[in-house]
Amino acid sequence: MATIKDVAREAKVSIATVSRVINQDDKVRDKTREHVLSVMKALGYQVNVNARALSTQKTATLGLVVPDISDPFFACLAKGVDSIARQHQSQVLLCTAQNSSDSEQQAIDSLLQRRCDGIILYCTHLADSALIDIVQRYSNVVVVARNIPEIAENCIYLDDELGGQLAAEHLLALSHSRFASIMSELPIQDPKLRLSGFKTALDKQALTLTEEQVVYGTPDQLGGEQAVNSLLKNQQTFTALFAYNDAMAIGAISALEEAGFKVPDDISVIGFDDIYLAHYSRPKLTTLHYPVEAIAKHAALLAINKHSNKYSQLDKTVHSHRYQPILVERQSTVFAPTAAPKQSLNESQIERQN
Amino acid sequence: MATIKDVAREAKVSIATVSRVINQDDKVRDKTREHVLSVMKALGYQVNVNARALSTQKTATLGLVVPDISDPFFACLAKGVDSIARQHQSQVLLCTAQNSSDSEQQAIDSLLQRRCDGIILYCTHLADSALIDIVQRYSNVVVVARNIPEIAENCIYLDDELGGQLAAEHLLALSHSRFASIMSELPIQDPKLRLSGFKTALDKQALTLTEEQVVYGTPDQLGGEQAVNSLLKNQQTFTALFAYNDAMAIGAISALEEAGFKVPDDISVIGFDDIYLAHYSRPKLTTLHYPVEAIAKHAALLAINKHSNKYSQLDKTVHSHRYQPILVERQSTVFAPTAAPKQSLNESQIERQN
DNA sequence: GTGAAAGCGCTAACAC
DNA sequence: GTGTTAGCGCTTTCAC
Repeated sequence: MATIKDVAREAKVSIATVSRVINQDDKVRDKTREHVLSVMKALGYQVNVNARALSTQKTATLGLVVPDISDPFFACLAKGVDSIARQHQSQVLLCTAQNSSDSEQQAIDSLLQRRCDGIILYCTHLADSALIDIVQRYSNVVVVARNIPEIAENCIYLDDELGGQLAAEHLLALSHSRFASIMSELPIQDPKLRLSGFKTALDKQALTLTEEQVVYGTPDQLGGEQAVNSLLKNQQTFTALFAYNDAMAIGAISALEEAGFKVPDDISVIGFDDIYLAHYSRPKLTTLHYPVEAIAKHAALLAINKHSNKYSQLDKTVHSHRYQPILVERQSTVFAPTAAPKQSLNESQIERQN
Repeated sequence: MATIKDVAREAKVSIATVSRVINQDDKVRDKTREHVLSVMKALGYQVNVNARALSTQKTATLGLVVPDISDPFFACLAKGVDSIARQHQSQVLLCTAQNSSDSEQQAIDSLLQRRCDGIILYCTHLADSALIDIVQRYSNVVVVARNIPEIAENCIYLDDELGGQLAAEHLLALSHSRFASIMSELPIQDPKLRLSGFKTALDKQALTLTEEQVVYGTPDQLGGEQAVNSLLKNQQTFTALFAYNDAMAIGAISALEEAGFKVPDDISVIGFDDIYLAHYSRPKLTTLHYPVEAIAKHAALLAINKHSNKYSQLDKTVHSHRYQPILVERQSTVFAPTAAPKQSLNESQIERQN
């Protein structure tokens, strides 16, 4: 591929002049510029941004680590980061990290090695301590979906506990009293927080969720199916199911129907995330909306700002680093089969106005 | 961030030695290596791969252009490319191109400017001529989902016409005789080919699809809903609907049910792509499987090989550049309401054995 | 306006 | 085994 030298030689000017043309420097005579431009076109010249990065120390690249890009939730995250990237004439460097802290660390390293202007991390395995280490060394790294006090400035996350609470309150308002839950087995806080929020709300009504009523699985459709089957095998009876995320919820519904239960008539199911699919699965999924695209954008902006040392405003005033989930009522949750519908309907309507 | 110089100074060796340690060159005394390694660790040194790329002329990067990464079809494509990238110790540079040939050209330029080892393109707007231009200049560019004779070596695509044909044959076997179709409005060949394949098969049975029975829309759920509504508004009556892709099919089903039709009892719907969602939407979607991940992997490999001038084997023998769609029967298509089920059932069973 | 030259961080001859 | 040095393609002073 043609280089700046080739262009300079062909145009009979110095490389400095070519560089000025490339960078729209105005102190180049119009005629010279046009000539250089035409040579560039003829040669199919494309500036080498890696070389440029070397001398400017800016790569116009945003690094992103996610477990799996084909998961709609992460695809949505990527979309948010991408939109900020384009706003800043940058590109997204995508790194998927298998299922281990090693692969996550590797992905992060490779992003650091590319000198991304900013790095956004969604890690499901890496320990807090490792993340603290990284962020303290490289301040342009932003951690999504984890709340680590030591690096609070670089964390953007959802209030998972609140999510669990809202889920429980919704089901309680529908008069449910026998619950079960299927949670992600991943070693991060999300499932624990969602569950603890759920239990807290149950507690207030003197209801409980025993260990046997919670089953863990992979946070995808298959995991949801398997978890439900294990729940059924253990003869758990319940009228309401709280799933870690929509994927598991959808898998769960599939397994429940397979087992002869009607959703939501026999069993109500509530998900988490509100991925696009939640709208188009049947029954439409009641779930907790996770503003993932907004979070992604915020994270990307934060990373860029950290890189150029513009802290202050954006970070602290525009939006807190903690986001809140919102209950989205659709069709997968209804009154508990044994409850008196009429009376409870009013309660539910009151609930909705909150 | 620390550079190779910093490490050399701190370790009291030359940068050449440090470079050797980085690149696992064996002619470094063990003691020296260990010392250098420890200094690197202490400094949190990360090699600058942009600088390396400058001197080696390899970036270990695969560029990918898609319209929208949050679309499951493209997310799947990205996954395929990513898996090949990791196999080659590379990363994926993701570029989303809005909805214009300008933005696509821009995306491609930015990838060229980063000197990606290979570039995979899924363009929905760029003209053939522009792609021919690009590929002829930069041979490591591979075009997915388009069949352009002038650059056949760099194109990997699906046999869309066959897909349309298979769809029609399936519906014909179910005794349908009144059809409609909703297609993508995008200026590429796919919709035209799928439609022409569909019509060809109809022709053989002396059946037709008039212009009024085909409506165009955006290739997503919303487009599917709108297209169906426009079909209904124009008083088209049909018992079978052929959708450009699964997203449109799912939107269509939503709109049909809204309008009081039962799918598949009143109207059968067949999609295209077989995205993950097809399994989990209700009714489960009958569709044509698009081996997008396989195509993505093939394209990525091809791009890498072109870059290192290893043509030959892989490209021509492992797999043809044309892939075939496969009919996946699920629950969104059944016998035409007016047909005699018993008799036709046998025909269908015969059909399935093909 | 334009050019010469130093330097960004690294690799790869080549010398010792 | 280890060090010196010339480049890779670009930007950016500093002269003129």
